[in-house]
Amino acid sequence: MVPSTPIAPTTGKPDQARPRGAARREALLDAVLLIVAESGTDAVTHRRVAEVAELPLASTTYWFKSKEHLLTAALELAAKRDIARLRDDVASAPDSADPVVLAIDAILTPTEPVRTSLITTYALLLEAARRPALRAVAEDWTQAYLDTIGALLERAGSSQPHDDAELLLAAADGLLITQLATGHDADLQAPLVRLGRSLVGTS
Amino acid sequence: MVPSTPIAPTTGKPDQARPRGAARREALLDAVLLIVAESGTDAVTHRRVAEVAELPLASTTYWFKSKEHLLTAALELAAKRDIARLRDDVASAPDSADPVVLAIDAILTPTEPVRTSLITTYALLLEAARRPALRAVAEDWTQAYLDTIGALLERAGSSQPHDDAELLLAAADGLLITQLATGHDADLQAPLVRLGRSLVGTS
DNA sequence: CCGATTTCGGTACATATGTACCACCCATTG
DNA sequence: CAATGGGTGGTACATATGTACCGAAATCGG
Repeated sequence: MVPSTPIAPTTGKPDQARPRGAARREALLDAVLLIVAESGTDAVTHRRVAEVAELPLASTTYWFKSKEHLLTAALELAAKRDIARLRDDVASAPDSADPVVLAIDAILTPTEPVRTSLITTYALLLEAARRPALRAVAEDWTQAYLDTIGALLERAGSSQPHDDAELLLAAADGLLITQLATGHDADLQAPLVRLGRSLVGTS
Repeated sequence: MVPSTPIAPTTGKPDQARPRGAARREALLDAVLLIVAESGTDAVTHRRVAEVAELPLASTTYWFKSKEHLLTAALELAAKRDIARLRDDVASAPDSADPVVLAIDAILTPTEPVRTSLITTYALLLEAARRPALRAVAEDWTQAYLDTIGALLERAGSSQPHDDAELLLAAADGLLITQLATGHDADLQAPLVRLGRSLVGTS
């Protein structure tokens, strides 16, 4: 479908919307992330990516030498963005904020806008379980979370902030995945805050 | 490869190893689970499944009307087996066992023998996030865990066993996924026991 | 302004894939 | 024993897919 948008004379999109150069690379990766979220990694084909990005098929092979490369680059981009988002969230919070609540909100933020981005995240992490090439990215990603959340918990009075952050983060991941898989949507903030306080207190 | 095992006269496998009838159905599903673990859901093709199961291609379409059906049936089987395994583990433990440790060991058991089965589990759960048809299975699966672990925590003195089980389970899932994704293998039992005691105590 | 290099985009092609088809085997039943 | 029907397995085929190729357009250094 969509036979490469023949000419699209006057009507239709500005056609100048088509990104060029390096921006095109990112547009393709955005398409990959969207597809992974909606239909899984197996639905990522050169043709589908091109179609979603509204770019010609050949652009996918020009910017990425293989499908493998396309997927790893997408994971890297997702990680980069989410880490930046996390740091921003924490940095821009008022100093008066409760560190535990702040930490949990920062973890839970991506839930709201795009449930899809969450699926993408976990799908790509799983991919890392199989492809060693992705391990490093997965590691950086989790490390960034551990550092950020650990610092907050330390501020909250935890005596073993690293271990506490690990558990809190894991619990959040687990709850999110279960929620995705079952389709429910209970409130996650309350139970996580309880856990956070329990951990920090019991130290 | 393995061109349907032409005749395999005397050497080679007994050829009678080939399951027939309904057993064949399960052999195919086993193959699906193995493939998902090793190469992801996208690697599940009729041909590959047949090859791994050492059965003819047509057997896959005879027992399952579509690839979709093949995947959902595999998830159901994995869930059924794991739930039975969980209950057995708990039921066969001595009464003197510490309920918290028992609960955590029961959750962590599948780690040891087949790291692959874990990948399969999470991969299929993610699949459920996209295919509503799988939601019910995912729900039963998590519910079985919640009930079992909840009962143990109640025995351990928890005043809100359901909530505690939810958090403990989530933390275990999160830690396992991170471990899979990064390739590390730290000890998970200790931190989870700490969390379990912290939750039960703080009630 | 010009040549070189990068980027673009249409197309071709070998292979993989889902699935249908159909002939055969074999146990059960009447 | 014949018929019947579920099970088995080889094969065909239309379509999807990864990727190579190559000429045209854009961009940039001089």
